Amino acid sequence: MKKYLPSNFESHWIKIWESEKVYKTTHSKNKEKKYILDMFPYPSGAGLHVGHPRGYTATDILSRYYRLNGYNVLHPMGWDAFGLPAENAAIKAKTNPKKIVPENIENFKRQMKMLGFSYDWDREFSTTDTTYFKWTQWLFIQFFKMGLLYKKNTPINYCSSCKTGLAEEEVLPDGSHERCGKPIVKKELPQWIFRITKYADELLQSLEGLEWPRGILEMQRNWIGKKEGVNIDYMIKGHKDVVTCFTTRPETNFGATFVVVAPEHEIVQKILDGKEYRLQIGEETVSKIREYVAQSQSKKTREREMENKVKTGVNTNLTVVNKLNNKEIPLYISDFVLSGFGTGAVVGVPAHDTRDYDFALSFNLPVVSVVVGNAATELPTKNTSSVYEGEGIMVNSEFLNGLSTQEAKKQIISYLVEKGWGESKTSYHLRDWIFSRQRYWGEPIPIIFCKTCHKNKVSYFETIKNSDDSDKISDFRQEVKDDLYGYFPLSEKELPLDLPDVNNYEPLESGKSPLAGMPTFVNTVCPHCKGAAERETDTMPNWAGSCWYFLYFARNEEEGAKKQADLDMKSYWEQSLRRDFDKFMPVDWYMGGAEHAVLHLLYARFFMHAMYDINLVSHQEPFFRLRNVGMILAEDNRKMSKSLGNVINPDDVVREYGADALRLYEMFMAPFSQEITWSTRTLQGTYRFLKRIYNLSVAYENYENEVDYTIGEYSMLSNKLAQTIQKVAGDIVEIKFNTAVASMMEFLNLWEEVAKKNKFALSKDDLSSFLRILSPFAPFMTEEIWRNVLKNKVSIHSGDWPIVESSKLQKQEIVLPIQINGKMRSTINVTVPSTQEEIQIKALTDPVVKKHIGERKIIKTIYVPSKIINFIV
RNA sequence: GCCCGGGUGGUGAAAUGGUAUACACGUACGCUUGAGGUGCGUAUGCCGCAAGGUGUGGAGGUUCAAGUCCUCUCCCGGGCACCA
Repeated sequence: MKKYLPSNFESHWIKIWESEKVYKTTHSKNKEKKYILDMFPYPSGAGLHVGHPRGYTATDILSRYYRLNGYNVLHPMGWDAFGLPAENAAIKAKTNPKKIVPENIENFKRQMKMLGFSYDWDREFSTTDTTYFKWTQWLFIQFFKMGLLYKKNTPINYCSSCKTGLAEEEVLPDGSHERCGKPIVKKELPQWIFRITKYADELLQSLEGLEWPRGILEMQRNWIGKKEGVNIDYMIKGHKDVVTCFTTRPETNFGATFVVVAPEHEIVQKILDGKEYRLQIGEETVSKIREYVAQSQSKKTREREMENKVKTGVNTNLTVVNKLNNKEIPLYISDFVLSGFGTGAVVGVPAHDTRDYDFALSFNLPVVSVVVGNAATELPTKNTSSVYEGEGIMVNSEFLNGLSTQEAKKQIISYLVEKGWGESKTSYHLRDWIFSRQRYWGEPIPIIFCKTCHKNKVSYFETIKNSDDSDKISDFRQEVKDDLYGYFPLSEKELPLDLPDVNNYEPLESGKSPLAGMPTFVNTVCPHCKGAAERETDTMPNWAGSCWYFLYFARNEEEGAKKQADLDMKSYWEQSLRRDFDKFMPVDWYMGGAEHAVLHLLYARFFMHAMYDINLVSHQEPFFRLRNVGMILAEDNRKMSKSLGNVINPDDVVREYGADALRLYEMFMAPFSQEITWSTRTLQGTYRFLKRIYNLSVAYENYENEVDYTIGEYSMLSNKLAQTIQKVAGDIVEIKFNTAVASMMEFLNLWEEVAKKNKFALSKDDLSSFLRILSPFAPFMTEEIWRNVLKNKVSIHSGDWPIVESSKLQKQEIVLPIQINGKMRSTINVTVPSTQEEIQIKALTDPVVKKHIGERKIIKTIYVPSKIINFIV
């Protein structure tokens, strides 16, 4: 008898599937589509580790399942290959990333094929391909044209180890860089900035329709951080200046006892520079303020935030007027107020805000309570040593007294607005997206800067004015116009703007990208005045390529190629690409790690929303359904890493146990989204499972139909299969692969038992059905039996999902549990359907039941059909 | 501090309010094998010789019936955090 040796046939089938084009994307008009996508990997030099295939196997199972069910399935794979790791590896190896990346990709691809993933490799591409990134650059230009980008000198998060600026999202809570773990400093550099905040509300709203894990949705909501409140104006006494404070609790305003501004607040400079101010407060105070501002600027952001409770600050000796009660309250400067949130100024209500309270304690400021707890028993207390931040009833607040906080809020807002002292305002935690990186290995930003045109205030937007532009876009342009005099995008014909070969990839000490050191790259001609001009030398962040790759997978190059040659980029997009996108977008199933909860998922959503607004795509949301794959830890319960030497390589596992066993194991171990610890032992269990099936199946080479499959245990086995088929189908689309595998194991256990009496206990048809439901999980072994034992000509993966006869799903006899007073006492075998009377009579003849009831009387009987019977005595 | 997850055998874990521990691993004993890091069989939550009792982090509650629903509480993991 043949033995189960996966190495005997796995590599053979990889070649056959490839030559037969079994996994080619179809788009028949009479079929529905499913777009099933993995978060494409960064092709590192280390190759795949055993954690990668967990997510890839899941999407592979889904893809195969939907193919068998007759869908047009798009299941592509590509490479997110720009970014620091490749660049750093190249620097180390003294070579160009352009050389390293293709080698890494080859290795990744080999491993993925080895694992039997059914990607349509015709659609593969890398973000570093010029054919792809010319479009990324083209999109940048479209966004530039719509006024969604601006360039500005900004204090940014800068990693001095990686020598590049970073986005807010790339900074970890401890103030380190999420990639390299080194500390981040603030540095002022000219940066391209994406106005993602313009989409904050939209990005928040449209989370509603997405089938994403709740936690991820919550994290996106928190990151966008929408807060509704009121901006209230405070006039500085004796001066014309106004300090505007943002508050979400305007109803507590009668309890305001001070106002604090951030050291970066514009009023601070005014006070320091203004003669009248200096005269009023005296030079001593001026130097105190100056000292405090300098001090807090030298602190790293994180230091400022970590200090927490101990509040520092400085009194300006100025007062502002609370117009509500005409009280004068002091104006302070403190770095506990963040310049980036709200207005950078806060009104202090120490009785109802812990931070304000702490500040009041430090500076001996009065505390005025204006809210008391909701319960009528809680009367206003003089004891203000504790802060009350909850809802309640208003006191000490003139016309608000006696109202609930909610009602008071409504009234005070309309009062403030009516008087012109304040306005409703929404604030967001989301910051604009810093899009410049001072590194080599990224898409060059396709912009030219002309000093002459800058001086002459030539705006590119004036040259492209069009009456068709929407109000939204006109507004966008107007808002960035002043920051962009002299900046022009490249023309389509100049795309792609490729990366030149350079000798040194190290970023320059000036904080500029290595490209800045290449005059041949930098110097160019101004598209407007034809004078000398310079190219932008910063590159895009590594997120750029992943912001729209999912669209590009949907293109059909064979059909589009001819058109592409004849059309300009815009027309090609409109007439060819967009139609292809519409066939498959949005993504139906998106799989990847939860670590991308905000970064990639937010950026990609933003790109789509923006593209939708300039009519480049038909959907706003790229990923309809998202599922997270749990991490695989090494056997020592730590993250797998090269430096710890605990990495399990899939090549080794496949050599010993085969790809099918690895796939099955990773699906079986635990619920899909859960973190698991690698266990070779458990993998041996799934290997045994496959081996047992193989051993039972090979006998069918000499199959003879000598069994009546409609009777006894043979029909029971067939019914069990029908139930298993249904269970597996349901589990796959619910991403419950572990129980899907378990149910197939259950079936095998029964099959083996019956097969002891007859090796053909399972009909040939049923065997083929079982192989077909197993085939998404174990594509190699099922194909081997399908073709070499059952002698089928066409691949099992091109077939159909088995149809279940509903008659086989209905059980005829079940084991019914009997409870007495709610406690399980016995079981009886009953045929279904049966009436309650029949069951009751049978149940009461059961000796165990008789014994437990004894002399007692039955008061009540609860019977749940086919579930349980419960006697209350 | 706030917001999400999650606590079930020796282990990974199952369970539309209806037999708690399916499936797998491990362990023990037995058989098979020249040999086993093979294959097969039996047992395996805990206490108990048994009858039986008890058991899903803890305490209450709803229900004929609770791992599942409600209230309070403890612990672990993740995210956010001087966000006004």
